[in-house]
Amino acid sequence: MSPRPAHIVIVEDEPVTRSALAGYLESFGYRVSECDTAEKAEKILSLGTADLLIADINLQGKDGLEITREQRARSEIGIILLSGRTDDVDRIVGLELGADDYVCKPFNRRELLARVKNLLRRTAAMRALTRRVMHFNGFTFDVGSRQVTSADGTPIVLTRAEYELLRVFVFNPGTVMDRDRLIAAITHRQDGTNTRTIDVLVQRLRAKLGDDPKAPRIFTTSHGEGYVFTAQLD
Amino acid sequence: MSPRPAHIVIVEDEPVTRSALAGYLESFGYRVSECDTAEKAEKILSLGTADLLIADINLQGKDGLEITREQRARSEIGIILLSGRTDDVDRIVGLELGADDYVCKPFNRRELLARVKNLLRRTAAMRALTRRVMHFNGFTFDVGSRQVTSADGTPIVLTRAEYELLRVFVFNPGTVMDRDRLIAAITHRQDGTNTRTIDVLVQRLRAKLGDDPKAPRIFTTSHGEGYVFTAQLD
DNA sequence: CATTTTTTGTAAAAGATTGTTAACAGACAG
DNA sequence: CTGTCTGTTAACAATCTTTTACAAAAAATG
Repeated sequence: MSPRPAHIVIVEDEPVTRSALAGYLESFGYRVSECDTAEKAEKILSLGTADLLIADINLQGKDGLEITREQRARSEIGIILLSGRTDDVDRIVGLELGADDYVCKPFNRRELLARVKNLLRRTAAMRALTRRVMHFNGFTFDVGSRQVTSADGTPIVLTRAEYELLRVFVFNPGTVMDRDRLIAAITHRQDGTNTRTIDVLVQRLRAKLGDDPKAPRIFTTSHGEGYVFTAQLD
Repeated sequence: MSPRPAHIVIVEDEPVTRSALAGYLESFGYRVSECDTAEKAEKILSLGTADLLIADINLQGKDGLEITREQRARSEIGIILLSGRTDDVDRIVGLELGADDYVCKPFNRRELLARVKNLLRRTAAMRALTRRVMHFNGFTFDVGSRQVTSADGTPIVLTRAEYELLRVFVFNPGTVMDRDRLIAAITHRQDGTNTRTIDVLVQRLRAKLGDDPKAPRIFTTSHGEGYVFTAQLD
């Protein structure tokens, strides 16, 4: 009855706090990704597999509030902010941006665990029900039901790997994605998968969506770097 | 924003705090019921129309923690606890009982409003998932009486295992579930049951609900991972 | 500019997973 | 006790993922 273990992303630049928290959550069966900067966190979040984000509000460069604003604009991921200050203003801004919770350091890790559990219960239901439909170049892509329809209404059947690949592309338009990153998004294996697998899958997606590699409109290859999703999203 | 204004129940025995909070929330369009005892609150909650409960943790007679325990056992209503003390223990107990949030007095009402808004967003999805009768792709599934009816009213007879499987799928839409988890949900024995049993049962469900595995709309196979329920739930 | 080197596109095969049918053993009702 | 129904397993066909191989294209080199 219970789904697979939830995936939690932690962004915190203080190594001690971060790894302690990560270890604690992992001991309860959660899958945890540790990051020390917003950029690294966004790379993982862009794969769309994360369920919950725990972010320190004070980070070098892009801070927790900015991450919150950006994530909330495009996903229903649960967000818990961590802060060293018990500042009312910071807290209110964070919550009004859509963070689900705001915990002050030093926090009791058992309390944080309880909040994590409760929030995951809520977001699981939400993610399942919110319908996300993307449109590009006449195609309709229903991310939840995994269905693609062409401009004239013809359904296009995608395999699992093709679907996962398209999903990552659609959520990261205009961004060059190297093969390692794409591999990470589609394979369920641990050991190294040949990066040429991506080329084959891109080719199959191109065939199914009618994209010509010599004049690409949807999947553009970035020679020596990877691929970019260059369709026009509506 | 929402079709009907959300209904918020406040239990707080201090009249000044209570009416101030009620008035504030009402000014933002929420429907608010004020109570000064747990018993009165439960009377309103038993009607099943409330979306959110804000309860003081210190009440004469039955306190906020007891209300939380009882409500969480039978509903998915959002719960925010109020407390005069910044006591770690109280807070952890409350959260572990399933309260979604814990706010210390004196609280900033703007902060509380932000928490109310965020929580209501989350619970809306959850309520839809805990219904006894689910509708998807024209089918009606009465979970309690384990009956399925197709779009034209034709009853569809499910065996025990088929019913259990459909139940797990319907309560975890959009989540890939591997065969071990599905096996665990339908069989009650511990020893290794062949995971291919799931394949056969899924195939039989597909046959009964008219789902084509080559262009799935209800049960989508996730190659190498398991199956996903991808029907559109209403 | 021609040649070499690297990278990508494509096809086909190999390996792994799933769809489907059939058969069997136990549960259950009559 | 008998016959039916159900959950399970087994076997084989179909499909999907990944690897491999080679042609084509792009970049680098001199």
